[in-house]
Amino acid sequence: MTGSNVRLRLAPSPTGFLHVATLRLALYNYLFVQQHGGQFILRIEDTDQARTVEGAIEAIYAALEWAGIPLDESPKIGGPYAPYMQSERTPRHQEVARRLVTEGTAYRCFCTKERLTELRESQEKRGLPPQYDRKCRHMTETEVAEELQKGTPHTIRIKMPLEGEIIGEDLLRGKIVFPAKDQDDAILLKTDGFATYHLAAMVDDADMKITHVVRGEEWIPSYPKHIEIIKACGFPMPKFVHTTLILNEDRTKLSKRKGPVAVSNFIEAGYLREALINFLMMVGWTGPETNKELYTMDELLKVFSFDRLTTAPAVFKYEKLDWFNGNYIRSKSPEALEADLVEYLTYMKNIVVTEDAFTIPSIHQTIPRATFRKMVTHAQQKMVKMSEFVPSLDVYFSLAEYNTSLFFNEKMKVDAAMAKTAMAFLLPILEEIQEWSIDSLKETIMAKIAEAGYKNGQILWPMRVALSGLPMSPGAFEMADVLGKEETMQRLQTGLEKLS
RNA sequence: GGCCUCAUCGUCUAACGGUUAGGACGUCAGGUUUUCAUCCUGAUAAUCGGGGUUCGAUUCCCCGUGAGGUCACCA
Repeated sequence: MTGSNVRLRLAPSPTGFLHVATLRLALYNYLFVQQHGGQFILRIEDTDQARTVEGAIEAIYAALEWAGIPLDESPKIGGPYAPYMQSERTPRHQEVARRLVTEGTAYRCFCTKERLTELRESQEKRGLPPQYDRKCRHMTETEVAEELQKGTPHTIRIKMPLEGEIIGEDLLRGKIVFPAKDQDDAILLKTDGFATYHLAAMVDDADMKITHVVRGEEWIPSYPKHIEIIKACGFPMPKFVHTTLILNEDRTKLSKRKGPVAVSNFIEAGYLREALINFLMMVGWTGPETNKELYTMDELLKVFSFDRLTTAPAVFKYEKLDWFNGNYIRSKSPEALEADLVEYLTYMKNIVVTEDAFTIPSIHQTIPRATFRKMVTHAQQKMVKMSEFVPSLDVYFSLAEYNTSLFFNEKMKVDAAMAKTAMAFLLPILEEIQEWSIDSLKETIMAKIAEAGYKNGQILWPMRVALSGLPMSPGAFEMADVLGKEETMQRLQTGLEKLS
């Protein structure tokens, strides 16, 4: 599988963030490249200066790094086909565009933006598809020379075939046929001298020896342009894969306006990389084992293939993502989860790590490492997202103001008298406990409950309520363990007083 | 509107002509548990419509319909 010189690229434009759909594309690229011992390249498509955003490139690197997707060549690490910033490759694009004009497969267009806008509007008014009327395609050499002489700004357009069919070959979808009559003479080089995406991407792909172009389905309409550009340039034809779109719940293309789409949004929301990656992979792809849904990156590396990609657009469902996330949270070792939590809180700028403690600024608490670990373990059992961790800590630092009615629970067979009995029952037992650990707490109390002939709930429910003051909380033993003897006794005492 | 793509439970999907149309998420109902969550059990629900081809269509073909994408000197 090595030496096949498979080379794929991810070519985002620097719009400020990495879209999850782009991450999914990156995953496909990366997995395929790894399987074939090839190279994965990042090229930044920044030929539209108007759209370039400060810090956007850093955001792309950061997201890929977070996801654990390494690059072989990029603007940052360079490579044999540098530069990897598309705008820096402009001279080459211009050279190719001029060559095409000389060879007669492209032409100079002197039409003004105003004329084009007018043209489009009148076509739309008449219910016609907006298309350039190819006025300049028919200019004589002398007419062109005249305009050039005058210094009239111009673009360069590709000469698309006037009749016949343009046939594309998609690895996933097979043949795609486009009637030539529907095609427009796309602009290759803008008046500002920069190439459009169409020219730039094709030239760069060829120059960078890209073998497979994996891109979203939204590119299918411009596929025929790309085919003709590649042919005109005399470049080898790479293989194309047009993946499905990811949709909002309303079935429109996943967009920023309708919800979070940036990878960073998901990091902030407290999703684990394993979960996001696994989820993204299961939207539009299934493995060979059809009943398997949980995949590690290593497993994906073994079984991924383009031919199991789906062709129908897929809705992005948060419920499923959450399920993956909760699943991964629970399946981790406490050490691993703690590491993820620290990484997450660091990302959120909400943790200060010292040798023996963690400080969480948002709640003004410094927590010893051992205690922190316990809190992680308790939260692990119920957290869906890491963002729930810090709020879950409140119960350990303050006792909520609560009403004694919380104690009463029919199912637990706890009424006012029983609640009081439970407090009175627990206090002396706790007083005597020497080794304050979750295990000994549990062992001792459970033994005493059995000995006294109570139902577990009759004692433990009131205990849980007194320790948390909440209808829902971590377990009684878990809380007691973290709270320590003194605070535990105190809270039970408070409960007893409330009941009196 | 033109062109292109797509079409199985609410959602993600499996079934490369023959299955009681499978799994997962969600939802609902039970059970375990000191609450919640987890966990276990069960239930729920789908082949867009019409024609073909075939002994037999979710599967192949055609026509509808629907959804989406795209029609910039943006990518």
